[in-house]
Amino acid sequence: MNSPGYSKTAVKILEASLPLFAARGYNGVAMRDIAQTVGITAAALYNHFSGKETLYFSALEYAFADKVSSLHEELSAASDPEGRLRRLIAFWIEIFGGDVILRSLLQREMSDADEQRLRLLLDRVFLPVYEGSGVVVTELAAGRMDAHLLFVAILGLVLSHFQLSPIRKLLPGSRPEHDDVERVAAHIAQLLYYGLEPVGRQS
Amino acid sequence: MNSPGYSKTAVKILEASLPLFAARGYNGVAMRDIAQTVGITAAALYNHFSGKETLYFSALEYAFADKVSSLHEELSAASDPEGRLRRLIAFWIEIFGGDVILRSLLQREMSDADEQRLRLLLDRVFLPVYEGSGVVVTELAAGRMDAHLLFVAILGLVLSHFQLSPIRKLLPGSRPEHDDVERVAAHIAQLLYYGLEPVGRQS
DNA sequence: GTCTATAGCCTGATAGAC
DNA sequence: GTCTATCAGGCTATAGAC
Repeated sequence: MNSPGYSKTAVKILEASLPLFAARGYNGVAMRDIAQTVGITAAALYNHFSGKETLYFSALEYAFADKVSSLHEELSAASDPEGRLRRLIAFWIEIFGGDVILRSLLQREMSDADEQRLRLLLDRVFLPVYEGSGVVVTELAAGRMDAHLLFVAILGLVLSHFQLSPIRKLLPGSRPEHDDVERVAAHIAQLLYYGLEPVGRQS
Repeated sequence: MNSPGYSKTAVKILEASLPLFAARGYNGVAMRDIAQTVGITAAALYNHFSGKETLYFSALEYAFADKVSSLHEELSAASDPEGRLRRLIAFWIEIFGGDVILRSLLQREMSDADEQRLRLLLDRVFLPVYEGSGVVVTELAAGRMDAHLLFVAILGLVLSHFQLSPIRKLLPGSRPEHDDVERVAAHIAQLLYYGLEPVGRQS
């Protein structure tokens, strides 16, 4: 299922380029930079990829391959709605919470992606997860809320927590445990499930 | 209070550069591009800004100036917690929902900002809003939740809705009214305030 | 304060030896 | 499949005339 015909060197190139693209963006990375990281010259890159754009697209494809296979077991392992919500949150955190590279790539693509690259992300990640979690989200929306918006809100809560972390860490009240993925998951789950309504839950 | 000593041409340069930086990023914009948009040559830019980095920083400073002045009236105009939550959401949407440029700049800065530029955003936007909404958020958190995390979650829900819109529009269930800021505000408010718990609200 | 001209560098990409 | 050498073009920034 994985990227089929890459030689060993090609894989090394892809894996070397990903942290660079994630950190500095497409325009911020030179072919020479990638070559140097691999330990070859820039000219040699063209034996494996026809140009910079192709290399970048292949790297994206490689990075986002096979990220969603575990979703089904993940979601069916819980028996109640709250448990399934927690599983869905845990799933997003597993994909985007820990992996800085994947998250940065996504963030940059949300600004820069053309139609082809958006379609790649859609097919590799978001559509499978959307379909895999459709029942759960619909159940949670329970007719009183737009399921599509809810799906995006759950994803957004997870993503934004990590993407805003440079600012978050400078705000008053920032604490080390705010980087702990388990606690973040619990916080998001509680917020989404119980909401802020004070009725019956006043301290 | 606004950027003090800019000449008319300097302001024209800043305003011309902002849409370009927002759309293509720092590395994606050439001094020639900015100059052309203004209607002068690239060399003339250096009479107003000492270099590209200075111009970019000044443009950021200019874009994010005086964005938070209306917060206090905004929040004190509501008398109940839910109303104040709605006001806070409306405030974020007012800043980041409508203004594509401001939102893109912030999104790019979250990936690329150095310490100085982060500090700029912090001082100009996030710290004032944090302090201005501190009481409201603390009241909403009501002891059962981390107020700092809640503040970030509210901001994140608004931001991510718009930032994910390229993907969102390609997902099933996308509808035109999902771009309507009023409806988005209502959705986020309902989600945050009432949560997803089915008790007593089953259809 | 703007222009033309250009320096100096970095860029993606190619040619051809090995 | 990798190297060296190189090209053509784009970049920021400067010099100097007006």
